[in-house]
Amino acid sequence: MNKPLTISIQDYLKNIYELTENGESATTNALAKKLNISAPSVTGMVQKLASSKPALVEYHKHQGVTLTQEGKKAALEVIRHHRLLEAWLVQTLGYSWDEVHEEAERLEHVISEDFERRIAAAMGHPVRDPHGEPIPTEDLKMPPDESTPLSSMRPGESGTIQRVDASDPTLLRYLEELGLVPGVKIQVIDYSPFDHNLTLKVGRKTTVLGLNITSKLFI
Amino acid sequence: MNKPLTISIQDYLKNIYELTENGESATTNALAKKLNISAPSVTGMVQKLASSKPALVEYHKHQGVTLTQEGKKAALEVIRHHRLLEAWLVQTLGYSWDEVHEEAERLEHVISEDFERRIAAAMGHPVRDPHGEPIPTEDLKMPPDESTPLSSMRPGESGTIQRVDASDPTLLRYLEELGLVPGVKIQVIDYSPFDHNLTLKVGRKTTVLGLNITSKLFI
DNA sequence: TACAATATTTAGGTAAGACTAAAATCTTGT
DNA sequence: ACAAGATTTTAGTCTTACCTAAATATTGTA
Repeated sequence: MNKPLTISIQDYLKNIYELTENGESATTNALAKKLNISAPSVTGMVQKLASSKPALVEYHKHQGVTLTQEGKKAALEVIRHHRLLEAWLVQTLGYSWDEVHEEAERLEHVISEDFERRIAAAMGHPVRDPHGEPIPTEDLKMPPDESTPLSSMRPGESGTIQRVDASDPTLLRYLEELGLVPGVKIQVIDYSPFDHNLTLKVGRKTTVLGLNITSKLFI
Repeated sequence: MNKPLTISIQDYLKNIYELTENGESATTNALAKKLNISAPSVTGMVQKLASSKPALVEYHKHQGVTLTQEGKKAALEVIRHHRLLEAWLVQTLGYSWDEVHEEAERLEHVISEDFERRIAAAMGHPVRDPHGEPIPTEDLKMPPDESTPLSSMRPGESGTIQRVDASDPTLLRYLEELGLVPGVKIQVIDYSPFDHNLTLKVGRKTTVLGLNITSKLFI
C-alpha cells in the first residue's frame, strides 16, 4: 500500500506536472520559482522523490526532473481535486472565478476520494473548471486539449476562448471586465510585430492586449 | 496581527476546550489519550502554548491546562468550522451523520473565513450540527446548552433527544437504526440500578440501553 | 576554447512536532 | 506518615521540510 503523500510533496508533483506538460523536463530553478522555495530546498526534495520507492520522479543531476507513472498519477489526482473544487465553489457557493484558486489550493490536499466523487456527481461530472481548464477524469487521464495561445494568432483569424491560464485575482477580474472569459468569440483585427500587441474584437468592443495577456488566453 | 495557528495547535486547543467545558482543567494524560499522542509530547506542546504570546493556555505543572481568552476564541473558531462543515456535508452532499466527522476533521483547519461565512449563509445560519451539537456563533460564543444526559433520567421521565455526543460511525449507525436521533421523543420506562441499564420507549419500540450509550445521549 | 555568468548541488543549520527512556513528583491506601 | 503506584516532566532523538553560504557544473560568448 502506498503511504499518503504529504501536502508538500503533492505540491511539488502538481507543479512538476504543470512545468512538464509539454514534454520538457522541469529545472530546479523553475520549480523553485514556481513553488516560492529556495533552489537548494528543491534539489533536496527532488532527490528524495527520485529515491523513494516507488519513485515519483526521474531525476538526473543538473538536468531537471520528469514525473514517473506513479508521480503523474498523484499529480493528476491533486489537479483533479483542485479543478473540481474550483468548479464547485463557483457553482454552489457563488464564488467568482478570481476567488476560487486560493481556497482550492488548500482544500485540494485534504478532501477524501469520497468527497471528490460526491462533488463531481453533484455537478454532473464537469469536464472544465471555471477557467476552462480540463478536469482530469476519474481514472486520472488528462483530457486532450487542442487549444492554441491567442498570442500565436494573426489578423483575420478568429475563434472562441477555451481557457484562461491564470490564477492572479487582479488579472482575472480585469479579463472578466473585458469579457474575455471561456466561451466568448473573439476576432483578431491587428498585430504589431514589435511589442506583440494584438487588437481584438470581443463582442462589439475592440481591445488591444499585450503578450502578457495573449499568452495566457487559449483559443 | 496574530500568526495563523498550525493544524496541530488548533487540534490541541479544540481538545482542551472539549475537556474543560465543565470548568475543570485538562490533564496531560487526558489530552494525550484524546489526541492519540504521547504524554511527553503533550507536556512539550502545552508548555509552548503557555509561553507563546499571546498565551493560549494557562498551565501549572502537574495540574493541567485551561484555555486563556485567546485560546478559547481559537478553539471555538475551529469547533464552529467543524460543526458548520458537518451540517453542510449532510445538507448539500448527502453525507449521513456517521460519515461527516472524519471529513470535517480535516477540512476544519483549512477553510477560510469567507468559506465559513458562505456555507453558514447558504444553510440559513444553522444553530445545531447533525448530531444536535450547538454551533458557536459568528462572534464565537458557544450557545448555552441546557440538556441533561439520558443516563441521569429515571422511570416516568421523558423528553426529546437534543444531541448525541459521539463520532464513532458504528455507534452512530446503530443509534440511527434504533431511531435515537435528535428531535425524537423518548420515555424512560425502567431502570436497573446495578448495570445502569435504562429501558426506553422510542416511538412505538422499546429498547434497553447501557451506560455506554445513555451517557452520550442528551435530553 | 576559455572564461564569466548562470544554474545547480553540497554542506551545515533551524524549527515544528512527534517519540522513548528515565527521572521527578504527585496521590493514595494503610 | 510514608511507601507504592500513577502521573507528569525532563532529557535526548528523529523526521520533515525549509534555509543560507559555499562549492561545482553548465553554457553562452568573446
